[in-house]
Amino acid sequence: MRENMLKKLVVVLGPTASGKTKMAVKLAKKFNGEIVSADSRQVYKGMDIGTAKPTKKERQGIRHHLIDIIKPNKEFNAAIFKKKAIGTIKNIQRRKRLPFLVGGTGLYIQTIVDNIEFPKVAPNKKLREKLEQKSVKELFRIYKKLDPKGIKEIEKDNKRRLIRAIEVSKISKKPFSEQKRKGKPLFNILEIGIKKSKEEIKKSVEKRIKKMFKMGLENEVKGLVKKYGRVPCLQTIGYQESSPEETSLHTLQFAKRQMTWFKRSKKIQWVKNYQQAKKLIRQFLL
RNA sequence: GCCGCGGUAGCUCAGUGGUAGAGCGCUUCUCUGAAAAAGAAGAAGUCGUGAGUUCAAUUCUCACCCGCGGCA
Repeated sequence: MRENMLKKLVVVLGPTASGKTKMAVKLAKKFNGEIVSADSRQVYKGMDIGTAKPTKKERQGIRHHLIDIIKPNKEFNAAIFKKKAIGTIKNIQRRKRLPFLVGGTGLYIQTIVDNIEFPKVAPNKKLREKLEQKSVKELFRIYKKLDPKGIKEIEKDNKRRLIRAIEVSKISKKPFSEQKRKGKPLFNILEIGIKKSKEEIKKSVEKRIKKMFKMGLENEVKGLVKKYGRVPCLQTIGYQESSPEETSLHTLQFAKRQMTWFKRSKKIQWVKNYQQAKKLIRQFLL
């Protein structure tokens, strides 16, 4: 199928606190759209304040998908996201509406935009725990045996990646490096990035964090820890710091990391405001 | 005014008679089932100021300046 025969999808991305929600809702209203969240933390129920989950008021009647879909003690990841997001997007298209994939989780967006085909090996808790005991050097040696070619492209100091690479190679009995694939395009996609200066981001982050603390972020954290314990998804900015200053710093660092990720994609069209985004979508829909 | 302690990277501080390190921050980067995660590389200091001892001083000595604490 040629790309222009594919159904259309608009992606709205940007660093944290860049105004994605606001812009996306406005665009969705304008273009008869619905929003599919691409946010690795807003999927969790109860993580509301710290993830800046859009409130009912902020959603302005626009349907939001993939928010509040699981409990914090449940596992979630990029592969699960991909499956759910594709289903949701197709469903929206079937209903003749325009899907907007909106979020700041670069990998999640990439699963759709680049159609990343993850090796079909689910995380294996037992194996991971076993490998976790070993040093990176040992892990590297083990991986080298399983996938001699793969060692060129893996970070030899990154335990988590080594463990995953070993897991895939071992369970599938095929080298991990040969299983990293991209499929054919799933949709006809317009990628819009919200461009903000460092100063603007800093300002809005600080404002947002202050607001979060005022809204009772600390109680939200306490409640979640009490209910679920120290589950992995609470390894999140806002849920482990002890002061607004620390949270702001970590959020700013996060925003920078997000931009590093986004910079890699040449397809993103950077936009300063709603008007520019609207124009791009108009052309895209012709 | 006196006594003591301190002045080394943006911050907190190690350290050494042969011109310096750490943690955090900062910059850049990686990313295929934890990604708000996990990891890598790099920049950065006339070691408070001036003088003395020494082949050599950030390190020892003296004076001065600044900060902190105590005594007057």
